[in-house]
Amino acid sequence: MLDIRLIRENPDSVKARLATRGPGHESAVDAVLAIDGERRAADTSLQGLQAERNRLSKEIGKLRASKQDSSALEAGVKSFGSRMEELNAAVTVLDARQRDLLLNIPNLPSETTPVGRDAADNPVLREWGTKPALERVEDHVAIGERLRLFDFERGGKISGSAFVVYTGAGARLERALINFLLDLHTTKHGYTEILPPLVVKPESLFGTAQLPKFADQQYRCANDELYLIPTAEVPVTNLHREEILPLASLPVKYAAYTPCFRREAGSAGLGTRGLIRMHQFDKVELVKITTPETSDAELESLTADAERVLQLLGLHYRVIELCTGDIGFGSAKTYDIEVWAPGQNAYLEVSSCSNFGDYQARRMNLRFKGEKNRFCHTLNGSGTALARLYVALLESGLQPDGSVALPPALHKYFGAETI
RNA sequence: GGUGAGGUGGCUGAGUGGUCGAAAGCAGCGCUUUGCUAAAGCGCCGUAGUCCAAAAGGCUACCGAGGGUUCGAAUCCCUCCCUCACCGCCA
Repeated sequence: MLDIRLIRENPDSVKARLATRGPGHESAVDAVLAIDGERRAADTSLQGLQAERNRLSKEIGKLRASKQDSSALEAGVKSFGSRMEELNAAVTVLDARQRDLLLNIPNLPSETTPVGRDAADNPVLREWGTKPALERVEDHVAIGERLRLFDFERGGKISGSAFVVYTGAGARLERALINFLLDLHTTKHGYTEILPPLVVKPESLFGTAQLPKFADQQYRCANDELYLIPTAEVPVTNLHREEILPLASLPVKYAAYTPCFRREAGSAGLGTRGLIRMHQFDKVELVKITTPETSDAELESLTADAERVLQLLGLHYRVIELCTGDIGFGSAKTYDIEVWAPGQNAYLEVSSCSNFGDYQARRMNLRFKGEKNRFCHTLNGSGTALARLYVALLESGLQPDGSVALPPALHKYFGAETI
């Protein structure tokens, strides 16, 4: 959520920065400003009446204490009760409307985010490794079916399309990856492991900005008004919602493995084969809560922590920076890490590392105590998504005989060197 | 799910429908004094919104949340949420 004061005081620069995301935000800013003026005018008159009421009520108290007649005053106070009720109702409505408008305005892109229209304008920042020279190239679905690592047909039978069942060695590989990732981030990168609930209250989704704008992407348990998490970012960042953290406790660094649930509404048939886009997938998420002064540097190290995963697995990847037209709703700055998948002949996004600035912190009222209370900055990044990592591993490790060689870092976790 | 108890400022903990935004203690900050690994005295010490060009200052709201009664609610009433205890059910 943007700071209403910032909008009030610098409407033109706010509009200009939002415009780099694409058209349509200018009118939202104007609407907020209009409501804000109306709201404050109503609130000011209400407060004036309240002050008057309080003053008179105290006088009534005094009169009564000295056994004097106070009926005239009482009638006076009572007479502006209806006016107060009216104003109070107006303020409540305007307040809610203003909040609703603000919740639907995206974050300002960072000054350092490259300006661009869409994904085609995202600059490649760096590459690591090279595309492997393979004798045999095969799609991971073919590999997995041959080696009986997963079963899409039965996944569809029990849960529907875009659900998969991992079986035997395939299930073990998934488990090996989870353990490898959590061990790496907790023992080498200083993150505290979190195992959060997989369903959350709507407030949590408002906090990290999945709601209200992206309600149709969430799985919702209507009976209890709970939502399946689309990413561990939601429960983990909200861990400290409504809290004031001591300065000395920052930066907070959490790593969490969870399944993630996404309806992918609108992407009919999901447009991809295999494991690349699923309704349920595993992910290890990295979350940081920092001061405003350190968040830029923390984004760099967060990205480096995610890149380390691919380096240890010997997978070729590249890092791109999302331009203003492509960054997510709440993000100020985002790096995507894309791993090379030979069978797809394409790079697959396995991590998206973002600095949200104080945008989420304002929504969830997450502050820290320095000289005075200030909003924290929040960051998160995948470290990494498992399913696409899995794709890259199968396709990159494919041997001429059809088996898959695993990178050494996974041997002890998987319990074998090949599948 | 049932019954009971309870939710007050960073913490502990008082609180009578009316000078209560809230006693007291602890913690914290500042000053003074004595001095030595501290003590004592005094003062300050919640959050948010809003008014004023701004500062100073004023005002408003907040005692789990939302309603209600009243001229006036931390205090009375209703609903909900949460915590704790016991019971029931259960992986």
